[in-house]
Amino acid sequence: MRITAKAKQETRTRILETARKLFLEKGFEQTTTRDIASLAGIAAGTLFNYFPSKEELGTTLLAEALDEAKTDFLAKRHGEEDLAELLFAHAMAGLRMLAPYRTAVAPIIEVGMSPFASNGSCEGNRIRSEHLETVADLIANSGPNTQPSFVVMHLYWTLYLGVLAFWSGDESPNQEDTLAILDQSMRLFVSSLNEERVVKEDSSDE
Amino acid sequence: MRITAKAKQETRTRILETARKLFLEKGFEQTTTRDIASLAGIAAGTLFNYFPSKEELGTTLLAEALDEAKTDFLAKRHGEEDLAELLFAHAMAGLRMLAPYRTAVAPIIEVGMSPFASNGSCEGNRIRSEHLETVADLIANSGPNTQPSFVVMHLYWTLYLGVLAFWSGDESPNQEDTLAILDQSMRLFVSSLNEERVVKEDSSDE
DNA sequence: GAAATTTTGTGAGCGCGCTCATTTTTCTCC
DNA sequence: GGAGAAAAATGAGCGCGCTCACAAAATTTC
Repeated sequence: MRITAKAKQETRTRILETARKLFLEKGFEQTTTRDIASLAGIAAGTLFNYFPSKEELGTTLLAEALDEAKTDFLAKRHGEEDLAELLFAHAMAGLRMLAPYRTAVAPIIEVGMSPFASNGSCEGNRIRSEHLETVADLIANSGPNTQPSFVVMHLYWTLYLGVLAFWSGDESPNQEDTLAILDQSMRLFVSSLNEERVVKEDSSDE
Repeated sequence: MRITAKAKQETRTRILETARKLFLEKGFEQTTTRDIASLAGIAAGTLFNYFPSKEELGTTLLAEALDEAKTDFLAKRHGEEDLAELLFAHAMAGLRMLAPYRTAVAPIIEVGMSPFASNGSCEGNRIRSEHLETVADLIANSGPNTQPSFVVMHLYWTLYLGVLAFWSGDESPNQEDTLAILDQSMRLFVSSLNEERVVKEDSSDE
C-alpha cells in the first residue's frame, strides 16, 4: 500500500510538471491532454484518473503558486500600513508567483476563476475562497467592521479579476501599468468599504 | 442576385432565431451546432458559412439586444441627472433587453466579452466598444474632462462585467440585489473618475 | 501461494466545434 | 437556353476533451 501510494503521488506530480512545461512552452489551449499524457508516459485516459479535467490541471498549477504566495505574504510583517497598502501587497505577492505563467494564464483564469456561476473548477473555487478569506481577515484587522458584506466581497473579486485580466495582457515594461491599475483598484475598494461602514452606522439607528 | 441575397438573409435570420430558441430552451452549452443546423433545415457545415463560430452566434444575439437597448436609452431624455444615475440607467437599459437570456448568457459573456486578451469574438468586441463609447460620451457631457484615460475605461468594463456576472446568477426576487451592486459599482466608478480629475488638475501645474 | 477482491491503467470510441474538398445551385453572357 | 463562372450548400472527416468497458496489477483473505 505504501509503495503504491508513493507511486501514485509520483505520477501525479509527473503529470503536473509535464503540464506546466507544455503550458509554458505552447500555451494552455495549444497543449492537448494527449500531449501531456504521452510525455508523462501514461495512457491518454489515465490522466483523467488524476485530474477531472484539463481545466483543473491548469487551476491546480495556479493554486500551487498562489498557496506559496499566501505563505510568503503572511510570513512578512505587515504592521503599520493602511488597508489599501496591505491589499496591494497581498495581490502583488500573488502576481509575483504567477509571473512565469503570465502570458499563459488568461484562458485558465478566465473560465476557472470567473465570477460567473457556470464555472465548476473546484481548485478555482478554492483559490477564490482562500484569497477572499485573507482579504476578509485584513479588513477585519483594520477597523471596527468585522464582517464585510458579500456584496463588497463580490466587488473585490471583480476588481481583482480585472487586474489579473489587465496584467495577463500588459505590454508595458515590467508590467508597470498593472501596478497603477492595482493601486487604483485597491484604493477604490477601500473607499467603497468605508462608504459601507458609514451606511451601516446610519442605519444602525433605526 | 437580388433573390439570392434575400434568401441568404432569410437563412441567416432563420439560423439566429433557431439558435435563440434552442439557447433559451436548453442553454448555450447544451445546444450543439448540429442541433441548430438541422432544426434550421441546413447542413451542419452551412452554419459556418454564416457565422464563424458558435460563440459568435451567441454574441450576435446579445449584440442585437444591446443595440436595441442603446437606441432605447438614447431616445429617452436624460437631462438633469448626475453621471452615476445616467450610467445606472444606461446599464439598466441593457439588462432589461438581456433579461430573457439572463440564465443562459453566462458562458457567452464569459468568453465573448471578457477583458482577457484571448477573446476573439468580433461581435463581442463591437459590444464592448459601443458600450464604452456611450459611456465615454456620458462622461464627456458631464464635466470638463473630455477624454477619460484607458485605465479608467478598463476599470469601468471590469465593474460592468462584474455586474453582469452577478446578475446572471442572481437568485433574489426580480434580481433586486443586482440593482444594489450596479448602483454601488457606478457610484464607485464616478468617484474614481473624480479622483482622476483632481490628479490631472494637480499635475497640470507642472 | 492460490483465489478473491480492490485498485489502477488502458485505449477504443463518443460527441463536440469546426474544416474543406466536392457537389449543387445560381448568375452571367452570347 | 446552353456553356462557363461564381457563389453557396454539403457532409465526411479531423482533432479535441473526455468516458467507459475492460485488462492488468496490487492487496487482502484463507
